[in-house]
Amino acid sequence: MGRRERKKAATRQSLADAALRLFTERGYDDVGVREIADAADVSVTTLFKHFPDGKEALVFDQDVDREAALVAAVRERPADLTVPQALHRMLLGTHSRQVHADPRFDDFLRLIDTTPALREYARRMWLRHEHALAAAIADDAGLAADDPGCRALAHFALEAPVLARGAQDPDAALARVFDLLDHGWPGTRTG
Amino acid sequence: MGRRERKKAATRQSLADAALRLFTERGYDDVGVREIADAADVSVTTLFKHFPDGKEALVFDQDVDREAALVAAVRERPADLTVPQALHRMLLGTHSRQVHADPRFDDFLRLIDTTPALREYARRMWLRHEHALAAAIADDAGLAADDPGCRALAHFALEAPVLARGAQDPDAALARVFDLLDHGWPGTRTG
DNA sequence: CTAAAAAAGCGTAACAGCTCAACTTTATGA
DNA sequence: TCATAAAGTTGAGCTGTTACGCTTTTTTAG
Repeated sequence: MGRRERKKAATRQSLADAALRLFTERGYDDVGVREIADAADVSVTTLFKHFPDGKEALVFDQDVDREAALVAAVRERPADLTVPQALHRMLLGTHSRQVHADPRFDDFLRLIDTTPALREYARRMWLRHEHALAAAIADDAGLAADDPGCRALAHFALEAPVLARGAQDPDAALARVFDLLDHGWPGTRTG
Repeated sequence: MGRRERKKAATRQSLADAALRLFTERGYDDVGVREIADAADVSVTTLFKHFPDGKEALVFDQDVDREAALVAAVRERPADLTVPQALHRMLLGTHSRQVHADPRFDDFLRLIDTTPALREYARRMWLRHEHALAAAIADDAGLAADDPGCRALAHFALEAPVLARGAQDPDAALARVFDLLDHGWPGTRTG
């Protein structure tokens, strides 16, 4: 990696750092894009060249590929698990691991949970994996890649953590959601 | 209804009309808010007093209460239908009815389908009913109003039409989604 | 009937996020 | 070494949105 790309990465990093610092200090909505650019000693135009998706993208610097993990959870699941069960296990796992990963990570999560715009953005980023996950599920079930049932399952599985977060007992809620996907709604016909 | 409210409704209507006309003529992103206000012979400030939720709200003037219909579909469903089946039927029904309702309605739908910002907004409006629907489901099943399973079912049922739209055969897709919610994912344990 | 409260509307000015065009610097690589 | 491409800068400008202070109209009460 040449000096050029190193410098570029450095600027990008300093932008993301400044943004995260200022946001956690004073709140997302009370920090303007101009100020972030100033703090990173960079022009606003440059900021938007590094983060073309806008202000929200500044917070989500590290785009780890959870997509691979999702697909793997379906493809290489143990023989005694259904697809929903495998996804359930995998989502439980990554969640707990992340909590204890980084010192600044708690601030990061709290910031996202607090700010509606960031919640929405995070949700959108997360749901981008729907296509890949649906394809993996379809392949597993021997159906067409754009089969509506597979797309629905993928979508619902990805929304499960979003729904579970915010419940009193998130783990139990997540289990309930995946139980629904696994066995269907247990209601009787007469209410 | 006094003269005051009549005039208010009139300006609101002329704003919505102008917006829909201009949007369908030249596209959502190519029509500014100032221009809409001009076309309705009204100041920009007034426009935002009528539509505080912003530009997108101009398109969704008629906020018919589908919420009541959703709740009723659960509460007063025939004895031989499960909750997902009842919701499925109700969503099929309203969909087909709406298509043939109004002459300008096709433009309206096409505009929404074409414009990402409007799709997002419509989705958000639609998902506002999640709470009420979840409460109805919980009541029906004898569970707590904030039960995660009920919330999940409500959420998934509301997202079903969003998912089905865009498939080759929307009706078939909708049926598939509700079948998933009714009976669970039919996959085997060994992929 | 008239005074006053309430509400609709107006115009200006401003701020936010974001983009564009033209220009300068700096590293790359042929 | 020198042309080129990429990073960065500057500065103006557009769009949605809001605040402020003001006028006009409608309603309501005394």
